[in-house]
Amino acid sequence: MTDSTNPAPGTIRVRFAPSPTGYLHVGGARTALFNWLYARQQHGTMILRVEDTDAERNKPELVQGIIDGLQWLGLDWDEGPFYQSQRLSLYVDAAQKCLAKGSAFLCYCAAEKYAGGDHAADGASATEKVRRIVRCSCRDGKPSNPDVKPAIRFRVPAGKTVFSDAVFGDREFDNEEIEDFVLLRSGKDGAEWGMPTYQMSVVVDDIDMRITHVIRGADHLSNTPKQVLLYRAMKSEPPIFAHLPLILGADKSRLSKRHGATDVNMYRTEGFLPEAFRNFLALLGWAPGGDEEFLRTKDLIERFSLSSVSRTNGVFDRPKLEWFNTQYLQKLPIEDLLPQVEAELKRSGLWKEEWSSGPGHEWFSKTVDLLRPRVRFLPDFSSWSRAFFSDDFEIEEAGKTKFWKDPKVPELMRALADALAALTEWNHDACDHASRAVAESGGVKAGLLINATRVAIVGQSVAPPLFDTMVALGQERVVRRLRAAFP
RNA sequence: GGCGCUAUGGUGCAACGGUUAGCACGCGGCCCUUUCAAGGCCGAAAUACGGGUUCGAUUCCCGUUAGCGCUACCA
Repeated sequence: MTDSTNPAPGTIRVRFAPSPTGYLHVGGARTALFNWLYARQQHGTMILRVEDTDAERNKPELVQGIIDGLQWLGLDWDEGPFYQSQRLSLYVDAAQKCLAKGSAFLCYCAAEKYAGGDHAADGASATEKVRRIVRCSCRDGKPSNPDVKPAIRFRVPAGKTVFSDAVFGDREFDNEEIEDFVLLRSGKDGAEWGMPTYQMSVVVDDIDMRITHVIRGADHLSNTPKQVLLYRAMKSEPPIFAHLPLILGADKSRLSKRHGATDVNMYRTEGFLPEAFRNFLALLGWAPGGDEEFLRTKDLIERFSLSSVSRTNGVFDRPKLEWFNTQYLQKLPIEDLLPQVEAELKRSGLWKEEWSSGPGHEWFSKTVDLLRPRVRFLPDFSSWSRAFFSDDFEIEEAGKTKFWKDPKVPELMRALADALAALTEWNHDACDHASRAVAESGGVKAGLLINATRVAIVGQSVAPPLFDTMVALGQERVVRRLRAAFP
């Protein structure tokens, strides 16, 4: 149960193999991430392979969404994407070779025979469940039936199958429990053969692509002995397997839409930083030694290890994800944050080209820096911080009710506008002194004036510290907004 | 139903035969304070249950229970 085999640097080859039957969900993203971390740490090769052998459920257009999600998370690959649907002859050849060697046989059973069984009875009561068929009656030669095109089934041998998993340790399965699974589906519409099954294509490809480490979800743990048997039949050494615990919803049932978003791209839309999402995902099912939680990509790559991956299914904890996001919003190097804020402002139509270089860019950078400790999601820059980037904003009623109720406020605001307009220097201390002087001569506490002013110049009761806000907005805008609010 | 995997606070992880069972998120309180965050400090909160093994079990073994997975000509 070590990261076993520490082969020579550069020889590690891993793959992420999604099937385009849906979007990139958080479980798949975590699998991709762990493969990527391992590949990058070992200076190995990461391969992207699209497993599109399910003609019924595949939607080719979904591939782009999966790729978008991976790119958003910064998970790149070195080879591919390869498509299994374009490699069909490989699987047919391999299946026929198994047939020729006797490790597989032709099955003339109608597909319907198996279509029922336990799988169909999944939602049914226990007593209604049909006994599973483990050994197909065709395995010892069933007279060929010209009316039925055969499928190719694997001839599961007697004995036990063992393998070692980098996460779960040594595993042993009794072959009596493994059914004679299909390798190649029967042909339809005149075709001689149908599509290969998952078990077949995955093993053929992992051999062909010289995959050294199969890192995937633990839902495949029970399938692994079948694949090990196939490797043996094809005279190949199985790779090292590393099964990852599954991600569950808050009620510990399988994560699904009713638990909230499961599509990675929805987190991007919501305005999570990819760095935060990645860090959160990395710590679901794995923890580095020590007590550090907040890790940069570099640390993640350095400290990752398959042997320290947990064997326990984990709950997707959204509050923790949000905490990571606020942490990254505050701690990310400003130059990494700026482009993301720029993209957000462009999306909302608030972006001004003058902010892309020179003094404008300097202002933009300082302003984002001022705003970032209070922002929770990227779109907050366009909504919550709107008054910093646009003059077109509303003054919220709650702010007026809360901070403008003192009858002295209008008079104070007018005096403040005059005092600020008269300033010849515009910086934090100048604004501070001028404001406090106005409060003092008006006979009120500075807090009253400060809170009232905040509402007047940014339209809401919550914003960064007032004098920093004034500096960010500039003298002209502050005075204008004050006079507009209290003519 | 069969087979398999797993089991530390509400959540994610530590402790890998001997600790006052640790850290983080969340939750509560206090401090700071110019609103709200952030930050600092304090607090409540866990070894699923029952048997073994052992001088000693969170840790090793068995059973129970629970959750999850597989049991398809899905992947």
